[in-house]
Amino acid sequence: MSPETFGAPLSSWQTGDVSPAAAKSRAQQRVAQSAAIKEVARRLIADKGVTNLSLREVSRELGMVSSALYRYFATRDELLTALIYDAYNELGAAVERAEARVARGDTRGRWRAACLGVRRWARANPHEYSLLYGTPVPGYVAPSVTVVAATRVTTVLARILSDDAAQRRARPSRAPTRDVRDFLQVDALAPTMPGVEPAQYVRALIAWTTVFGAVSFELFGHYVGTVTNYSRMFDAVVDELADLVGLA
Amino acid sequence: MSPETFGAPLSSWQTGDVSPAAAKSRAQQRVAQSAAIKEVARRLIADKGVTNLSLREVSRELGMVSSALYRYFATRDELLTALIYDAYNELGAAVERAEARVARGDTRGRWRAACLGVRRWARANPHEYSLLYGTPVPGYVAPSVTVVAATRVTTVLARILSDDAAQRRARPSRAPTRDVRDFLQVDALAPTMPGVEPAQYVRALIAWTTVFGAVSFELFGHYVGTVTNYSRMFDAVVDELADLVGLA
DNA sequence: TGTACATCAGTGAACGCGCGTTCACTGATGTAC
DNA sequence: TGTACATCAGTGAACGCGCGTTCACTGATGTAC
Repeated sequence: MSPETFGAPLSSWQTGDVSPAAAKSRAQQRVAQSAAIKEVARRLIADKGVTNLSLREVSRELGMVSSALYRYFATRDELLTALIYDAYNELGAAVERAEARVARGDTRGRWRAACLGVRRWARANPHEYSLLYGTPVPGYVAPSVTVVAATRVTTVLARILSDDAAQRRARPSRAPTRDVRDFLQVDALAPTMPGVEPAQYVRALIAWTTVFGAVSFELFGHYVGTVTNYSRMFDAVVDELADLVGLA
Repeated sequence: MSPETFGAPLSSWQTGDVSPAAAKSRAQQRVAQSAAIKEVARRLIADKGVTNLSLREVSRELGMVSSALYRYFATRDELLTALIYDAYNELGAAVERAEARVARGDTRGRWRAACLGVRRWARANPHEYSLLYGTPVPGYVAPSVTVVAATRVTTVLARILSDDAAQRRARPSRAPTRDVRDFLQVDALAPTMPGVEPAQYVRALIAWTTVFGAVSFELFGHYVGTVTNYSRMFDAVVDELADLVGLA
């Protein structure tokens, strides 16, 4: 690799790129290196969990000195934040893609696709899923930027309920009337699912919670001895939840 | 307790009693010291999470040398196992106690009490809850003894459903007929909730999953921006779940 | 276009730290006769 | 009841390790004139 034949302590191989002699600008290099760091860190997390992620190991893998990482991330927590942010967005994008494949009118199909999307991504990236939905790293406080990224999935789910309500293909069984204003942030929720009655919010919340709860239980081993076929079980749960929230 | 006045350099203090200048037998000392180690470890976990639990710190707190711990726990994982085992049993006992306070005929009340018991214990012991229901420690494999302890809570929940079915005070809305034998360990589940039709198992599973899912979401911060009053929200969820599984 | 200067990615050494686990030992407690 | 011996909780030193972060530096890349 990089035969550096003569004379030229040049830059074509510094780019890590295969394109011929493509020298990159500093700005580009910076972005590329930053991405490379995150990629390695992600792989290490996938291997051994967040707890065991160390900056020194990342730098070793990249063939650079550990202090060099500090040009990109001021601290371990900052790198962690970037990874969490990326992971939320990856999960969100995966779910959006899965849901988008289903015809708009088929709200139950969209619901299924979205939920299965969550589970599929989680199983493909268990440690990253844990990073998002497992025990929070002690002492780590999620900056608000990650909180926003975290809403992508819920936005998809909320829109499905909303579209279904608009189509009125079926109506949910009467939800008990409860003043959800007492305990839910109705002003924040209402715009994300127009047309859904607040009385239905509790069921929506249960559905959302169960989807992630079931994935977590599966991944963390709490269904051992209870469930024999996780895929079929998840399908059944998702279907039952669709009934609960009254999807067509 | 057991005053055995004189002559006996023996068993008066064997009772585990706080009697003055009670020299303890080796066996007792061993049990006491073992308990002291676990207690300190538990406190340290409560302070800073499992990840940061170190044998050296435990020994420091106890005023002994770190190698002394190895007389009691052969390895860090062994101590962890003991803590997990104890935590499952504490949670189980707490839930059993809460549920036992309600009149047997009031199955919905018992359901509420049990679920609230889970949440109360989790909020009082968040790091221990995480130890049980958060991200598994990477590389750590739970021995079967902890698996058994883990079933105490589910046993309580299952019995409530079973008792309710026996009383037939209400019957659940028709569950979709599904062959749950395809994906659930029916042979293991049936004995824990006699009288409940297998078709209802999926709903029972959802209820169980949601209880822990909601507690985890609350503790891990996923309801931030959605829920304003967690207690009331949990009450509503528990009630809705009671409806789902068809409790009176 | 060429030169002088500023920027900044990456280096290498160091600081100060804590960790789990092993091992040969001491001395008090328990047991067999 | 007294003595000899075995058990075993706790000691202290050591092994070998990895970690996050700082700091003064070098040398290539980019910029202003």
